[in-house]
Amino acid sequence: MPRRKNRRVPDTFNAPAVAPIAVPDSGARHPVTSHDVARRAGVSQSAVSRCFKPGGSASAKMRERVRRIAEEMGYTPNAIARSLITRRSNLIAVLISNLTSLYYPEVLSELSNHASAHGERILLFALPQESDVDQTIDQVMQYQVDGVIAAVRLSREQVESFKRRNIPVVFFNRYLQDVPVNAVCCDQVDGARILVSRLYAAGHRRFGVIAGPKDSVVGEERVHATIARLNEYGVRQVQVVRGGFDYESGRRGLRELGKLAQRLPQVAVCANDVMAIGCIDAARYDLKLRVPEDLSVVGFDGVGPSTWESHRVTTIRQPVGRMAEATLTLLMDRIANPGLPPEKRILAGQLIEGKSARLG
Amino acid sequence: MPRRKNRRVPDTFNAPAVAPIAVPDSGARHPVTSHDVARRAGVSQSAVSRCFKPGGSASAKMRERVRRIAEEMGYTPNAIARSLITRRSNLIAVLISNLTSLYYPEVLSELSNHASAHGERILLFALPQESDVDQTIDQVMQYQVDGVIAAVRLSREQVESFKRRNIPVVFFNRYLQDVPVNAVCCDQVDGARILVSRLYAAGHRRFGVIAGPKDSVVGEERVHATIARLNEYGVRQVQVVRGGFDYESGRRGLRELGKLAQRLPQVAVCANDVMAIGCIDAARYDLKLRVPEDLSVVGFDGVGPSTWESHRVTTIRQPVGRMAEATLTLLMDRIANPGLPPEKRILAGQLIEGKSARLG
DNA sequence: CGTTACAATGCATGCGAATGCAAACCAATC
DNA sequence: GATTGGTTTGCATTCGCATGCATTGTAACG
Repeated sequence: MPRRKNRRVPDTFNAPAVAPIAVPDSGARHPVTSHDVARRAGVSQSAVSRCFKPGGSASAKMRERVRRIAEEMGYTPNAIARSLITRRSNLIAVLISNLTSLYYPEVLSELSNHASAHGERILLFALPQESDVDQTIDQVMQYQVDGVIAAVRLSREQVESFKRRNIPVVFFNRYLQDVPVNAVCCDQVDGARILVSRLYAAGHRRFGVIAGPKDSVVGEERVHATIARLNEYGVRQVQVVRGGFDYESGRRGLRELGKLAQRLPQVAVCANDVMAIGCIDAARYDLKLRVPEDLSVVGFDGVGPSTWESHRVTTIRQPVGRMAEATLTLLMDRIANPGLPPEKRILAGQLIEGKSARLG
Repeated sequence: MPRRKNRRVPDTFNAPAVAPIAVPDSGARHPVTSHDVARRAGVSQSAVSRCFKPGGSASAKMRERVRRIAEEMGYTPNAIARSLITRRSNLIAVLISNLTSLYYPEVLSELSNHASAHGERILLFALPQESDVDQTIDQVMQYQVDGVIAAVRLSREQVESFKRRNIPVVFFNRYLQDVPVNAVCCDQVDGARILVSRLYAAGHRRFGVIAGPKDSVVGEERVHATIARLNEYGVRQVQVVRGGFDYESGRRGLRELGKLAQRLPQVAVCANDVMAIGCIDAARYDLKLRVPEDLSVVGFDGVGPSTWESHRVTTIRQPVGRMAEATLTLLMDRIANPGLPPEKRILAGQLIEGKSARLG
């Protein structure tokens, strides 16, 4: 008869020991193992294991019988035990930061879809700040994940520590300067160029920029590319203010741009859509300006609310779905074949004309 | 000398075998185990184990030495192996559906924060549709999660199967009719009553409702409570149209309300904020009405964009943070003590007056 | 110094499934 | 019926760590 380990409650809990409650629970306490099934079916444990492995060496008859019995007994293979011996957890760590933004949830959703298509589960690490990453990384290691998708900043050392442990990492929409890493990004430079070109063609000459935090590689790329393109057109004076990628930053940003020069710019290029929305609202409700007649506002990302009738933001939409797909392909390839060299995939964004800017 | 299993690439992969690439990798291939550390430190494996267990029986001197050596060797305890023997994975499954909505990402974010505060990791199951839950549940079982947080519909049978395996489940903002389950919800009934009372007090008499999908328990509660309260006031004629909780549904909803009766209602009660926003936009841009002068619009949830200046939705904000906290407390209690009876916690929402409705 | 009590350590085992190897089985062929 | 080749099956071991138990070390006390 199988021994039954009686679940113990930590002694620190309910110290004034309550009289043991009779749990009105359906019998079947201990989890059913492959041994249990084997015994019941009169076969060996290994046979049971093989019956659950696709392509495992087992006759059709046995396969069917064992599976039926397993079903009856409520047996489910233990993925933890399997991982231990196969050295594959089928777990992918996703490191992500601002779930309260509008962009990342979409990313996460797509990543999740594609991950399960590849037979991988997602171990989520949602960082409140992009700060305490180190502790998190330790957790990631402990769980023997097959790979890591990083949608947050990682330091060189952190990337290095994954490499040492042979855990492939793919960055999402960011990368590391001077270190070859796997990454899938949307082409910010190209997107910025398109926006600026169309804005310039519409006759705009005075540009302001509402940038994101300095430590955002993507945000900085957008800003730099915008300014670079403007310089090509001979526009040298570009006012830049900074914010934190959120609505309030966008709103405050425009007011600050107003204070910076005598006249407001004709265009506000915002480092993302949410800031663009904040900026539009500042224009309308704080400064009583019409958008796009008095001020053109553009953003980046193409998040859901940017299409709302109230704002219809002119923006560069990221192909988040295809980016997620590429991310997983890249990662799964590296998991299957650790020797593959680092690779970046840059996907083009798509201009959404919206109605928050006059384009030429 | 430790044998070294050479990583094998599944034969099904890159069939036209590429010549083995010389991996320019830093040495240290196989993962470092507690045995390795033990040998290096000249102690037993169990000693190493105890040095990493808080409160484990080990002298301060050894603890320090072992930890230092472990650090040097790049040792990280294997959570998978640990889980196998302790029968605690420190994994919590979170079942969630619409990550592209505005509400659930916030929920997920809060759940994640509180989970890590309890030393648990989140295994994320983001369902594209609320459909293929059964396969997902199987995965949840396989990973031996300590508990489940369900922010999706589960059938009676599904709940039952968790119970059979002694995996505690806590529902988030939903529950199961007629079956006692653990759940944390926001008080929809009370919220609806407050909204209606204030709207009625402002003199509104003609009410329309833009409901969510029929299969959403929360959505239906909001609608029923709204109508019930109106009935108490003697308002019997309430037009109801349905949508899918998204922006377009809200927008379409108002237009449909317009067609349903000769006159538009004075109030549109929407089953969530995003629909309220769509409804406001329909009023302004499709029907050229002023909000709230010509039409009062209210929603539920208090998601981020509902506070944007452009909409300032009058709504009942859910205390998502405290709900997440309660969810984890409830769950952790059940994990520690499986005998605890099912429990519901209903937290009150908070009226955000906004400016999308005239209140009395 | 001997005895006791407790802390620190090692040994051996087990968690549940996967897998190399050998044994058993089966069918086809000579 | 014996031989061969292939398929099924079982046995034994392994993955990395935790833990009960026995043993050793250390300190305190009489």
